[in-house]
Amino acid sequence: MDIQLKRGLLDVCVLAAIKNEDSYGYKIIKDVKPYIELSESTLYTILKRLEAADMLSVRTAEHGGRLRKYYHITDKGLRRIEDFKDEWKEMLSIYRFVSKEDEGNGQA
Amino acid sequence: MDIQLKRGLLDVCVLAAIKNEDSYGYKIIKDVKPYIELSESTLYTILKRLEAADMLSVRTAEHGGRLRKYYHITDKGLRRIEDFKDEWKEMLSIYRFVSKEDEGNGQA
DNA sequence: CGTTATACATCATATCACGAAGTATTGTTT
DNA sequence: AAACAATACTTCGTGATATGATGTATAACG
Repeated sequence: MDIQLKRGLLDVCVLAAIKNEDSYGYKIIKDVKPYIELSESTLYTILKRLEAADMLSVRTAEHGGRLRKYYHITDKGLRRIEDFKDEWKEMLSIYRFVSKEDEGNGQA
Repeated sequence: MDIQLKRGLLDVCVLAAIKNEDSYGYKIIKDVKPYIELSESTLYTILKRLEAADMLSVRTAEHGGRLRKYYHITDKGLRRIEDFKDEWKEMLSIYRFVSKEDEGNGQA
């Protein structure tokens, strides 16, 4: 997928991946990859950004002797998802505009 | 609309605006604005980029004593629109992933 | 003549995805 | 145990790009 197109989608994808239950970096990547490709460096950048924006909170927990950072979605994060649904409507109208065929001179 | 989301849409919107007939800067802005907000500086940046990418060609013509630059879509530009339609399918699946409700514990 | 609309151009700034490279621990295979 | 893969997170530099601010120039309008 076009990288510019991804820019608006990655954040909400990550939020969606932790919406139903807290998750951590490695798992988020696996859950999101079927829908959109993202690398580790990208993911962790996004997580930091979303944390700074108060859209998720972090908790460190031990698991199998190793530390994991579990991410939990906040109210603001949930609202971001709802906003995206609204934006989707705008995108739909854009899609129609872009994919509309020329119906210029009707009868050939 | 979220600025990151716009990034992937603006190029194709501009291409769509000249798809059916050649157009020029000021008119493109007016045609696209009902669907997505864009300023002059943004538009002319995009036009330059699309020209460099061979997605449109430019012709300067006089109109009412002033010069206008008319933009014409190329085959490559048309292909970009078709590619966008394919990407739309991916975006649809992403939308479903993001807006999917938790159906975790079925019967409450 | 002053103001507005038309028309195009340039620059600096901030945001962001991503590859590359690194650190560290836990299996797993040889 | 040595080697390697998988898990898990981090940092850095780079390139792409939307946008406001600013500038130039002409036509139309009052």
